[in-house]
Amino acid sequence: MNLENTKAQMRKGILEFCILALLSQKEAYASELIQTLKDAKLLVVEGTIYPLLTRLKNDGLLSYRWEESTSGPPRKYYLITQLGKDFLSELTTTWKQLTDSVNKVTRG
Amino acid sequence: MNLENTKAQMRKGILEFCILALLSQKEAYASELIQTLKDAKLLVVEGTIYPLLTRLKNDGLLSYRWEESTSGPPRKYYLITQLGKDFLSELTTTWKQLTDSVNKVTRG
DNA sequence: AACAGGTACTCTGTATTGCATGGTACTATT
DNA sequence: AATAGTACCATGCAATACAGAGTACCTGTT
Repeated sequence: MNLENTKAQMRKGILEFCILALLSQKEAYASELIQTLKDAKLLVVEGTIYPLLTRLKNDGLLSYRWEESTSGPPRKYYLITQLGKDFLSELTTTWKQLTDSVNKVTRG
Repeated sequence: MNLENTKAQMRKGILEFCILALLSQKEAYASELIQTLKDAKLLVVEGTIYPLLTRLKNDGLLSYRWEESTSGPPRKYYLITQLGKDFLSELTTTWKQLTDSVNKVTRG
């Protein structure tokens, strides 16, 4: 039993929610999202976020456009779609219910 | 992209926490835990909880004792160990940090 | 123009876990 | 003895976070 492992498991399914929420506020590219999540103490690495973004895009929740950068290779800016906004709305409800339930159970 | 699937993913890693928390309040057997979690709207089924309890026991976080029942087969009552209490304490901190971080990110 | 360093994106394989499903065993009731 | 209810257990699958290795582009220095 490993605390780090359990932490990782707790994060499962939450990243989708966080990324949709961030992109609903403003468009961003992957490295930018990683930095934002790190600042919020939600550890994420490249190998996690790139497949996730691709998955969300393939499911129609996100779209993207290329943009040139003055300090490196071009960036893939991701935008949330209407479908993504609808899904985010449901996830928000789900998250609230989940935290309520957990807090109820764990506070005895 | 499936909401039910995402919900299931969000639940990952949280069950450990809930079960340790419940057992820190009082000992219980599997079916009893399932009912408690269902009442709190945290869906759990047998196929999920039995392997989890076994895992927690094998890791030394739980122990158990058999007790006869007047209305069916004997029950395996699980108890939290000192190691389990220590782990629960860390999980509590982890859960707080996680919800704080998610709420910060998703409320923009 | 060749090279180094930084930035950005991609792919593969692994470990873990929630869950569906089916099965075993014990008790009480009919 | 047959059925229904309760409790426990085992197997296999699907999904995902992550490590690690790799590709490609740009800028600045030599």
